[in-house]
Amino acid sequence: MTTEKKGKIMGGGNKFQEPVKTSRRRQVRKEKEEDEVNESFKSPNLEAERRRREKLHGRLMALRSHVPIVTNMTKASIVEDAITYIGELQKIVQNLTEKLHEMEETPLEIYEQQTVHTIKPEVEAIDLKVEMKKMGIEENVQFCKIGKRKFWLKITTEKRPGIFTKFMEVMCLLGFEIIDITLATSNGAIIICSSVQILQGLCDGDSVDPEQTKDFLLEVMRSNP
Amino acid sequence: MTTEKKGKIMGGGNKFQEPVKTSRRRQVRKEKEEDEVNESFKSPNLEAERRRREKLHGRLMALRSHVPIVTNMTKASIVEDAITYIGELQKIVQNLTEKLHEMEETPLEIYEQQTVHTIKPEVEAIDLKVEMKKMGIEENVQFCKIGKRKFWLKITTEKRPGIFTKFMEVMCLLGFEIIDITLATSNGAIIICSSVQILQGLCDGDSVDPEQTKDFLLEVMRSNP
DNA sequence: GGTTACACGTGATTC
DNA sequence: TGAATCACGTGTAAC
Repeated sequence: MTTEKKGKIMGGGNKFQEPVKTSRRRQVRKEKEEDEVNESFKSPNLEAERRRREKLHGRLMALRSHVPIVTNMTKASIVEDAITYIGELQKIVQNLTEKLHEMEETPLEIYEQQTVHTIKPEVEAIDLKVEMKKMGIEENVQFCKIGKRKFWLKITTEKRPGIFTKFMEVMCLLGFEIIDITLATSNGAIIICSSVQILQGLCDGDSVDPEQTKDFLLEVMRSNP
Repeated sequence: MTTEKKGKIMGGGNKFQEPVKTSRRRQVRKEKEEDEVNESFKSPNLEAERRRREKLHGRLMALRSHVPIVTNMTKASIVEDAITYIGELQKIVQNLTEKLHEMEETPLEIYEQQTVHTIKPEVEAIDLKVEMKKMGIEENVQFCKIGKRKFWLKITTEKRPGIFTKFMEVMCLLGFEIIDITLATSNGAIIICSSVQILQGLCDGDSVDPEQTKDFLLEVMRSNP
């Protein structure tokens, strides 16, 4: 007797009614309290519980729609896939951030040469500024790789007529395309900072030897026109 | 009678027993079938259902642990927060990818100066022009006098091979000496800002008609190389 | 027939 | 009180 009661009244799917929505899972929903047992005991939170279930179901479906790979349709699998996907996204974000960070602010290889040999490059840069102000001009060329095909260079030398034109000719000769450039003259000195890129179709960035290029630049800048 | 039966046998939380684990939510679990009603009908899937519930619960908790911001502890909220977090992560990834891509490889800018001919220059030039106009960049030349022998100029135009070299040639032809210059390229456009000075010995600044010079510059910049 | 997964209705509990 | 959430045990489909 009790079993019958239980089977009739308590939880458990009833007849399926709505058509299959997404997958092969059944869609169970009672029509209305029209089952044979009419002693319907109105639970106070029956409707609320239904809405809660629907809400959670909807959220899970939304979550599923936001995750590209779904191994299974089950609730646990949906959540599990979401977890792994979040992990992948976090990893991707981390990698991209690292890559971007190291690309835009830490040039890996810096080749620098100065006519007067000093020891520490950082100090050199500071000394250079001082030197410039004092009109004691030190020729200086820096050349470093900042991207696959991109390079960054800085040239400090004395200002001579046509030196910028010569610089442009050299860039043209080497097959470099000017991305951006800054030139300033002061007290008989000239400083050129520029990002350049190897022309497409010529070669890739690996075929450029930064040290050799730097030496060549220095030599050309030194030579009188 | 039926109500009593239902209340006793069917679903519903029992006495709470284990201590509160994570939050203020109650932890309900029956000790063993020691309730007054001993007519326990071993449902074949009772234990399985319990494991399933535990599994889903664990997954949800894991999901919650992977999401930094949690507005609420409820299941629906956990899933909802996960969805918004995934959206944010996807947006971040997209932004970072765009930034990285445009930083290390600019596919549109190709030739400059006297290039080796590889692909169709006309098509590329048109593309750049379109790109430039899409960004709302218009061809423009400004030229004004800022000193006795000094002038300031700004040129905005489409990026074409050799345009910077041509600019330098024109400056040389006009007898201008570069004081400082800034060049930047973006989206098929090129912008040049420069302070120039009339070469000493040539003439004074009054002999330069800014309007005429500007028109000449505009014309030269427009002409194909 | 055994296993898995789901929705269901309910009591308990917290706010 | 009342609304909201949860765990529970079960019936029932699908594999």
